[in-house]
Parts: sequence; C-alpha cells; structure tokens
Amino acid sequence: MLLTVDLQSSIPIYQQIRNQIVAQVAAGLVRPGEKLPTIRALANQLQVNLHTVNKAYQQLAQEGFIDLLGRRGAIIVQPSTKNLQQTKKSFQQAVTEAVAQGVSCSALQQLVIQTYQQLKAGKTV
Amino acid sequence: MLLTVDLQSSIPIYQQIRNQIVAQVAAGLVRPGEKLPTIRALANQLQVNLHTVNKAYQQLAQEGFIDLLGRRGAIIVQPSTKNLQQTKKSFQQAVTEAVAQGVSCSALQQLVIQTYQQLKAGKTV
Amino acid sequence: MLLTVDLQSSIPIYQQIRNQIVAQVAAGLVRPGEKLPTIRALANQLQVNLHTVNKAYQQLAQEGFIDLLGRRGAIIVQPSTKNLQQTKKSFQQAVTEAVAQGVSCSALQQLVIQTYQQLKAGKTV
Amino acid sequence: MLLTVDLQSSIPIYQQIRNQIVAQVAAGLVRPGEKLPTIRALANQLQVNLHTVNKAYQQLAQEGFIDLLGRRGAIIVQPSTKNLQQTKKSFQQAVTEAVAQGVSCSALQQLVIQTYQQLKAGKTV
DNA sequence: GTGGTCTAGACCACT
DNA sequence: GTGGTCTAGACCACT
Repeated sequence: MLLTVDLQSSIPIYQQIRNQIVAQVAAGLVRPGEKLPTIRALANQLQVNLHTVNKAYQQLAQEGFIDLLGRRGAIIVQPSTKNLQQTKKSFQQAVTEAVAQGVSCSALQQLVIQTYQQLKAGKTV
Repeated sequence: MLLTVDLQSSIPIYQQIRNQIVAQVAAGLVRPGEKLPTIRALANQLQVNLHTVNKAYQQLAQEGFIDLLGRRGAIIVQPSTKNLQQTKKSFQQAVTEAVAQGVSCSALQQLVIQTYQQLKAGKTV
Repeated sequence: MLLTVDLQSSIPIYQQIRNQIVAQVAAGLVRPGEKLPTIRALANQLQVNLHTVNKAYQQLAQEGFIDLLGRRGAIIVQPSTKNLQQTKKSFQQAVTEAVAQGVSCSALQQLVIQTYQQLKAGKTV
Repeated sequence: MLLTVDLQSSIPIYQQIRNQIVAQVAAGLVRPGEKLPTIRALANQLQVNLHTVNKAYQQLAQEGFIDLLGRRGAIIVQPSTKNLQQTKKSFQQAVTEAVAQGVSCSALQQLVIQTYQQLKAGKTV
C-alpha cells in the first residue's frame, strides 16, 4: 500500500491517511477481503506516530470500511446496504452544497467523470 | 422561509437548520443579498431555542454562506472563488467515498441529475 | 485615491475597502485632515453598492480612523492616544499569535521591516 | 495550566480564555501534542460556565490550534503551513494598522522584542 | 465522568 | 426588538 502524508497540510495526518485508504479502495487497488498493513507497519512506513495511524483505522472501522481483527490487523469489508445509503445521502448533501455555491449541473457531471477517471487511473484526489 | 425540523432525527437540530438554509440557497429560493429571518423569528417559527438557531447561523457565517450584520440581521453572500474551490474539493471527496462503496460512475451521474432537479423543484434533500 | 477590490476574494468587499484605506494612511498617501471621497463617488469608482462603501466608512469611523461629516464626506483624523494604545494591544496580540504558531523573533522583525518598506513604497499589503 | 479571567473586562470571557491558551502556547508552557484540561475542569477552576470554556475550545479548534478528541479531551496541534501563512497575513495587517496610527518602524521592532521576551518569560500579554 | 446538544432565562449595548 | 454573551441545568452516548 502506497500512501504519502503531507506534514505541511492543514488536514490532520490521521485524516489524510483515512482519506487515502478510502481512495485506494475507490481506485480498486485494495479490494474487500484484503488485509491492510498493521498499524505498526504503516506508522513505520510513513514515519508517523502509532496513535495517528490508529486513529485513522478506528475511524475507518467506525465508518464500516474495515474490520479490526485485533492483533491480526484489519481487512477491507464488503460495502453494506446501510453504509451505501448513508454514502448516497452524504453525496446528495455534497451536491446541494455545490449547487448552493453556484456550481452548475453539467459542471458537477464533469467533475464526477473527471474524478472517477483519476481514481481508476490510480490517482488519489 | 419555510423550514422544518425533525426532533427525532439523529442529526442535530442546528445542523438540520444549517443544511436546509443551504438547500434553500441551492434551490434558488433565497438569493445572495437577501435577508435571513432574525434568530428570534426563526426560533419562534420552528419552536426551538434561540441558541439553536444562533448556532446554525454562526456556522453558516463561518463557512462563508452568510454575512452576519450584527443587530441588523444576516444576508446571503455572493459565493467567493475560495469557497468554491473548497466546495469542489469536498465534492470530489464525496465522489471518492461513494466510489469506494462501490457506486458506479453512471449511478453518481444519475444521482447528480436527480438531486439537482429536486433542488430546483424546491424539494430540499 | 486609488483602490481596487477583488470580487473573488473570500474577504468581504467592505473589509477590503476598509483595509486599503488604512493601508493608504499607513503609506502616507492620505494624511490626517484630508478628505476621503464621498461614499457615492467611491462606490461609483469601484463599481460596488453604496451600502458596501458605507459599511467600510462606518467601521473606519467607529475605529477612530475617520470623522464622518454627514453630507460633506469624511476626513482622516489625527491618531488619538486611546486608539494608539488599542492598536499596540492588537499588535502585541498579533505577535503572540505568530509566536504561538512557531514564528521566531527575528522572522517577525524581518516581517515588520519588509511590510513597513512596502507600505512606504506605496504597496498596500 | 494557569489562567485567569477578568469578569470586568470588555473582552468576552471565552475570548480571554482563548487568548490566554494561545499565549501559553507562544510561551512554550504547553507544547504540540500536550493535552488541555477538560472543559469541566477548566470551567471549575476559573469559576465560569462550562459553555463559556466550550466556546473558547471550539474557536481554538476552528482556528487549527487544537484538536478536539471528543470525550478524550483536546490536544495542542503542530502548526500547519496553511495556518502559518494566514498568521503572517494577519501580522502584516497588524503592522499596517499600527503604521496607519503613526507608530514608527523602530517602535514596532521594539514592541516585537519586548512582547517576545515577555512571552518567553511566561508573562502572557 | 466526558463532550455534544438543547432548553430556559437573563442582561447588555445598539438601533 | 435585536444579536452577543453568560449562566444554570438537563439528557444522551460513549469510555
């Protein structure tokens, strides 16, 4: 798993890690059933604190993206119907926010396509 | 301004108020430059506490949606480029989350169109 | 008086106007006793709403930078001891904020000099 | 953490608390990664309402000074580049305000040094 | 015990 | 009458 963290960003590091793992799933680079690196391994690889990675994993688990297996690591889970509906609601909310800022329908469509293609090309956004 | 709050929802009331005002802007029911109801008026209308409405207004102001004019009320502001870029980033993040949950590109496109039309028809989502 | 407004900025326009007038005073381009353009003239020049300029002038007056002469315009006032002390407090607070963010003493010194020289060269910052 | 509030001051109590915590960070009395007292503990210590302290913490979090960990308290965060640039802009604005009030460049320099030393000596300003 | 949320009631300065 | 601020007291979910 290839992740990078930007220590200069205003986005908290644990959030960056969480977002990039989600992006990797979106890109299909990791699939349901596959294992994530152990907290210790990822912390070591990224040169960040154990707690930082732990916080990212805890959030992903709470969101239903992964299952924590205790000492044996964590695995990506199959998306559940319940999570999917929650995700759709969030997506609709994001559409609403954008429209409120004056973004047009076609601009959103383009943004969807562009983002989708970048993800599938392995570029996390 | 026609808002409703669901006291049973797990979404905090102040957040519901905030979301619905954004949706009203997205629907074009209120436009930049127009005044929002006073905190007390809206609190009275929705039968919630003044502080709950105040919290929603404070958040909207901090997000750049409205301009608090002190005792003279609050007005919807013109979207700024900076906010717009932030909004696009958030939207791309929402696309990523959805794709990670297995939603297809065409499903997202449909969801964009459907949500957009509902908004323009005055249905807050 | 040469002012410019950035409609794309996330800083409210009235705030930009207010800041630039302060910067003009700092640069010595306008001096105590001198008249500011009328609200109507400035609004026309900048192609913004009367109320926007009015808000900037109201704030400047309330801060003690200018005296509103009603229909006869506004003039820059001599700095008062009371305002000066308030300004020093604000400046010390700004130093504190910067130091809290890890900015060194010498970096602040340099920033003072650099900003001062830019102002005196007529470059508003 | 040693804070004091002045109930007679025109500065809101929550703002005083916020400012003093920033000053403590500036003085190096609390460092990134360290925990802040719980809201209830600080409210009790200062003999103010829990909501007043909460408002200060919320503002600090929004400004990027602290990270709210939910029920596990709040910790001081590492300054980010983005926040730093914002802070520098604010500092330059403070220089401009002072120069507009007639403060000389050397007076500002002195004020920087003096404030810096007071902070490092543990005197919040 | 904790933070998050909500209500109820109060006082102030400003218009 | 208004927003800003503050207090007091309450319930909830989470640990």
